[in-house]
Amino acid sequence: MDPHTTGDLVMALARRIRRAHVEALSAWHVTPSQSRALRVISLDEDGVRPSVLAEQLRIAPRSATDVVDTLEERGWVRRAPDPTDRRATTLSLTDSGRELVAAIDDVRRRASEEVLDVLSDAQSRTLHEILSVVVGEDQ
Amino acid sequence: MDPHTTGDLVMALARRIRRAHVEALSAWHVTPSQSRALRVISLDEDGVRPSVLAEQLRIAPRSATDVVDTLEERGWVRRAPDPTDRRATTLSLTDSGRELVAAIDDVRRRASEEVLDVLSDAQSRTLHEILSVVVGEDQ
DNA sequence: GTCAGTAGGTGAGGTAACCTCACTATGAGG
DNA sequence: CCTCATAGTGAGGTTACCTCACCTACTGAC
Repeated sequence: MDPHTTGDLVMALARRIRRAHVEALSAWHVTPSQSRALRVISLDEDGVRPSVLAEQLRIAPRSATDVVDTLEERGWVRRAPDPTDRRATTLSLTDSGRELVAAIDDVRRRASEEVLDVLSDAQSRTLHEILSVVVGEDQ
Repeated sequence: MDPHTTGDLVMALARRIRRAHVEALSAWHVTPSQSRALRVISLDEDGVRPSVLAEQLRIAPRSATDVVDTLEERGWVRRAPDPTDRRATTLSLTDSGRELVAAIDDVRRRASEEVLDVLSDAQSRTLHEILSVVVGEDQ
């Protein structure tokens, strides 16, 4: 009676969450891919190399340049020369970028919660637990 | 200790499954968006209108034309005039398209299972159950 | 030291999968 | 039969990626 595999269900749920996120983020005019990049850059206060950003986002190094270009244009990210390697650049958030990341985080959290709201507390905990097992230790 | 919300975990798992699917499908040279379209078309043996396809895929009607173009080029889908409405077109799978859909279905199922393999049977069942609740009745 | 090879970043140009707008042909209701 | 709506598509644009070629700067072997 249930034609859906567990994989199907995960994907369906993910689509729903993504939709909720996109809708919630539309007010800030941030695309999902930009918000992913901002999140990566926000994780390391000491500055992130574009190449590392590319790796984290699983995109080609060249593509990271473009991502950073638009993030910089919008005033959320700053490029600075790496003092230890004159070829390299370090990326860090501006104040405005930090504010945005905080806001995004909050909004995303709320949007996810809304989608998962139909679950009881016990179900919620169980789901979280099981997902943690599948997703494993790598972030 | 756990910086990830349940929403984060769902998205992470979905990414992993998607990656497994894409990898598994690469042998057939089908993109995910093409396989989604094929699946929709396969659901109705009597033929699907491009406009319905667009709706199901949540893309603009105009974009469905392009999707169908490539599907037809590859020999998986056939356009035929709708006998009941001379403006309209009906889409149906060719034999080759039907084979492909069957193969895709199988491969996707296996790929998902592989990702979810770390779970015990009980956990698997519980996960499926809870996800069914969240995803709800609409397919 | 210097020279070969490698790593960091970017310019140029391409693609896939979307979009909107404008248009034609057909259908349906007053 | 005349107006308005609907089905599909041509033209042209956008976004987020890609590869290839290139320059600059570091690094290790000699």
